[in-house]
Amino acid sequence: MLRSNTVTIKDIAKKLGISTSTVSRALTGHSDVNPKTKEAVLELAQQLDYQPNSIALSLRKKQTHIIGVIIPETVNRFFSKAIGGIQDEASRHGYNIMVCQSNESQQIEHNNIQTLLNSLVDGIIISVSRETASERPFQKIIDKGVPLVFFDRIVDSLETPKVLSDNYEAAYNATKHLIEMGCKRIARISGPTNLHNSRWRLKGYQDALINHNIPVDEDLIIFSSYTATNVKEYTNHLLDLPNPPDGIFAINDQGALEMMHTIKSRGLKIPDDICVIGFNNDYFTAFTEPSLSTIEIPAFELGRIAAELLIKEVKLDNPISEKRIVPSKLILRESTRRIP
Amino acid sequence: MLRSNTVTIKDIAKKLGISTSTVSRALTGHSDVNPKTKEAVLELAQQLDYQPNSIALSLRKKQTHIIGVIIPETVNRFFSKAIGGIQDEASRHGYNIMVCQSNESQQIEHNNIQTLLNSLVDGIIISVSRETASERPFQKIIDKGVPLVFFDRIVDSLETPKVLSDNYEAAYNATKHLIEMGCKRIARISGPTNLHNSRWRLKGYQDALINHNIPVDEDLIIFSSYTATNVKEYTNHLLDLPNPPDGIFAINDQGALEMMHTIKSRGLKIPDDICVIGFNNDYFTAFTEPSLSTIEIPAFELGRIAAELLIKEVKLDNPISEKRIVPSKLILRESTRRIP
DNA sequence: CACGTTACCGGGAACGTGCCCAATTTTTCA
DNA sequence: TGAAAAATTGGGCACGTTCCCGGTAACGTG
Repeated sequence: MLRSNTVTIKDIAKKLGISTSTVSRALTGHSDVNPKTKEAVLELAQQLDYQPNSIALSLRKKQTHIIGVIIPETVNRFFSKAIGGIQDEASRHGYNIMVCQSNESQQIEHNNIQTLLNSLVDGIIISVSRETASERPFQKIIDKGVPLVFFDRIVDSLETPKVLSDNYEAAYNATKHLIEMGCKRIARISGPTNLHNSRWRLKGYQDALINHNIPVDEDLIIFSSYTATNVKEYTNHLLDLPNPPDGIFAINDQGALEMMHTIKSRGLKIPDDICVIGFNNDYFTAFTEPSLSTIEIPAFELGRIAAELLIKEVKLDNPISEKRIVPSKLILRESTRRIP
Repeated sequence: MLRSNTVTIKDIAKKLGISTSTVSRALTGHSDVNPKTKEAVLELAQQLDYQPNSIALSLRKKQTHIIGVIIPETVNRFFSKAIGGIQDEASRHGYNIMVCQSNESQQIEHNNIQTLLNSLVDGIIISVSRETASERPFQKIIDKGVPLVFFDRIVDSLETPKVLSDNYEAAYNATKHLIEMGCKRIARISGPTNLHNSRWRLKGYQDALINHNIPVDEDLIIFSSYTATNVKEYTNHLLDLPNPPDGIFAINDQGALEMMHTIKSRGLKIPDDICVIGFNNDYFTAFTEPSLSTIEIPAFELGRIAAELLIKEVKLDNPISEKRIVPSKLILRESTRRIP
């Protein structure tokens, strides 16, 4: 690193024939300085394009103004939108973000935590991997006194701020909508149940059925992952059941898209023979045939709020424990539009 | 920041009754230490869970092991994939990444650069905003001796490493494919021409036409943005021409999807009446009706190579100027499949 | 004139680490 | 056995900044 002309307060002090203390005071304005010398310092600083050395500042002040972010994957549209929200809010408060991805691995996630702690980030925002079972690594963060905020994929047992969408309500309403459209046998493609999200969505689905006097049929519940490659397989499995579903609540829009493809290829009509609803409101859902009903999760907003809470905790320098639930939105389109 | 039990080399030195110099030496192994004391240090370090303070280290060594990344938007799938590649390669070499988004604004991009320089990142990887016209901010980075690598959206006039996909060839081949499918009037939706990419793609399209003795008709070239909301509008405009196109080379898959939707709603058949080809190979392209031919850009790989080149330059501590072109891939599906 | 008050400023330690230089101890070798 | 060589260690400065503390000059004020 050559970094030639990096000008420090020493240079300014020398040129002006004053001490570094005075320069520091003039620049920070934390204490009284002769207005004339102050002006001289500021002018020279501007002239030399002085930029405070953030490393030295971090060492002195013991804060880096960096927020660590750990997410499963950047390619996942939900998370990339969330990063956008985090970044937006962070930069608004003068914070930078350091992004790590766990690739859905608990081991890598653990490494990421260590890395971020070593980088002395001021706080960590995380959405856990789908493998994550132990809460020990997170406890370590808390023990070190580093603020921690979970979003979307949370560890519920820990006392930290959490930002969530209304998974239960979203799933309940989606299922209820299918019921209102006349569906009697509604299949659910569920995510892995070690994820808080998946459990509550499943519960929302089940409760909606129960409250409408429809029996919960375990045969209609498929456990999958968010990036499954066997969509066609389990779709065919469902359709081959002696008593096949007439409504499907998919794991996400990608899954729904591929399911629709398989359904149509078997000559079934959507929504007449079978209704389909997705999850995420991906861009393409408005243009599929038929267009796909789905649930919009405000990922950007989730990220934004996570950053907001984290920065609040950092500045407060005191642990807070606040759970924020961000409402989702049912987007109704042709794939569930029929006259019951 | 309470950071209670942060143990430093001083603590180790005190407990062992030796100097910090010796502890430092024992830990880094840069110089000879009595094997016995070395072992004692290492053991105590492990026992106390000593973690070197990276801030102090950065101040001392003048390198942060942080790579700054500036992209237009994280929500753009192309860029989020690229971030994945950058992060992957960086972490493999012990580097962290600091992500900023310009939101396609030149002003914000400039601020991002200033922020990253102030954070004393070891290098910067950037894909410029669509507004970017001036190369001054980038020159500033170079002048400071900070390694800089462009990817995908580059500034060609600057002497830095650059990572690109084969935009010209990709566009040429896509257009050629449409010609081979019998298209005589091929429309092109082009991106803003201040972007290097857009210019070369446009040129690839034009050259393919010329080389096949098809006149370039300016009426068939639409200038748009990558996130346009007026897709329906310009699609209708094209179809309403006295001599409408029989083939379309869309700006990207999202644009192609919406164009297909509009085309079909007018009762035209794809690919019989009009062929459509997209750009990006987004997930949904395999499941549209008809499935969409497109071009796959290895975004992850682009990011990975950008990080590789940057780290190479950082370690070399000497500017390099290497242009890497990553081949794209033509994905042929139903939207262009017809018997000429 | 002596003293207190105010305004301003400089010295120097500190943050945690690495590394140069010199000092000390141990080993080697004639 | 003594000196030279090698091995090991400590002291202290530096990185760039902030901030506490003490100092000094100017300025009243009685």
